[in-house]
Amino acid sequence: MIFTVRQDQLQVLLIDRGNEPYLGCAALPGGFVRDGETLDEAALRELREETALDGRTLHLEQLHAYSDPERDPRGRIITVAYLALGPNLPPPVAGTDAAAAHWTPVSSAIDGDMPLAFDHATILKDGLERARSQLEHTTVAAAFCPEPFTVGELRRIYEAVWGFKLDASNFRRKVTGTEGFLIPTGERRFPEVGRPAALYCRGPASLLVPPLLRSSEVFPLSHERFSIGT
Amino acid sequence: MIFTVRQDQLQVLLIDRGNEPYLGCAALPGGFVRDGETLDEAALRELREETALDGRTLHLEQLHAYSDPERDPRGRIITVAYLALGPNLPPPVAGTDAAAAHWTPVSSAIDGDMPLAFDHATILKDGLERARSQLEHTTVAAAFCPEPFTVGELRRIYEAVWGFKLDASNFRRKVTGTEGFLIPTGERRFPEVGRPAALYCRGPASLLVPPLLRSSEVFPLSHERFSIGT
DNA sequence: GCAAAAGTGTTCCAATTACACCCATGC
DNA sequence: GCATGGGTGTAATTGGAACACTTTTGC
Repeated sequence: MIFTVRQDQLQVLLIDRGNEPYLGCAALPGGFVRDGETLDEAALRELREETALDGRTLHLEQLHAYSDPERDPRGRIITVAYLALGPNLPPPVAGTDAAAAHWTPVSSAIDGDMPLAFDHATILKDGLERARSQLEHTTVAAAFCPEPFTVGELRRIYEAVWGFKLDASNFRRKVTGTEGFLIPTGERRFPEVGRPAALYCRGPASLLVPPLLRSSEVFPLSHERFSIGT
Repeated sequence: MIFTVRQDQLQVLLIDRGNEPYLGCAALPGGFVRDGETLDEAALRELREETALDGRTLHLEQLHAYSDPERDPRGRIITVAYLALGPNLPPPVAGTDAAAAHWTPVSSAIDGDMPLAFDHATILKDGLERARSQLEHTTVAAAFCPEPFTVGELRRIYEAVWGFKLDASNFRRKVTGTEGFLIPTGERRFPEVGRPAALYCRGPASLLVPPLLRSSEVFPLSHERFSIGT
């Protein structure tokens, strides 16, 4: 499950299935583990097949194993889902056994106008909740930003993933005050409009203590339709 | 991986392996998934084989999948580890293919005086960290307590799992002030010494908001030897 | 009375929140 | 000048940490 943020929206890479079952349906990209390969290595290999990205520039973590005997009509398939977070990418090339791959807003993929194959809707919801939770306790949000990036860009990542706006000044204090989160480059970026912003790179810290918690009071964005439930 | 708290110590159920490889070594109990069975169902079945407990009285959750091709010398075995938390139990009966099962303090199992089979030391460390983290954000600690229980008993669960003492008064305010954590029974328990304590049952709440965070300042207990690292 | 554990009250401090306000730039 | 987003200052509030203190029991 590969997440990115494009046009201030959280998006997920989906493929149009070229084989039965669920021919023509959208599905999360995936594949089979090979002999002599760990699950981490298999996930990384599949990731490279779908995107041009190598594993160093993005975040990859194991999510959950899905094991309902009926989840695949072809037979008994147990899937160990992985979650990858990466910066905005060019439109991807088609994978090995996929007719086409494309970025889709997570909101529309969950809303269910076009149902996902297998139990991938469940996996997607779990991945979304994991990503939202990770933003509270870790610094992975920076994995969504192509370096170098500004504090405002990082804040818009949080707003896209969480689905509500944050107070810009408090957010700035929090992330700049967290040791090892951001490393100033000394450079500045001159936007089309407004004051230029300082540029940063990802720092060595991976944990956010104290955490940056989602407030109970939410300010939904216009394009957000789904709720924050479990 | 079945955890319990006995004698104010976090303990884990280990079996002495009766077969090669690692014959005679201690190992986490486990088994193979059957056709037509989910991983959750398999974990519950294995749990019932090792203990007399049914799944309703304890907490069971998926932990992580372990997939190193070399982790089992017999061949390619991928293990999906589960974490179970339950109240103090009588000494367990031996499982199906285990010579003997016994409760062992997690501290001694990790210290490595007796090394665990396969990569079970890694799995145990991951499970310990998950349990410690769950106590911060959820109400699962109550799963360790036979009902009904007192606030002091619940606090000693936290102290055993986290490995340091908590302030009794602040702890009491926190747990009694969390809606749905504890349900007063109206009864009291008269200990051998000291003032009698009110008795509670587990409430419907499963999340602890705001969380009950482990302090950065720790007060190690005497029998604790291992650190809090990742 | 004394020890021990339960339970209450209070003060101090760290962190978040809400919001006012200033800054630097392009047009 | 003015709109726009970057960035600083500050008061109010929340919640945790520390610890003094009272209560209720068995001996």
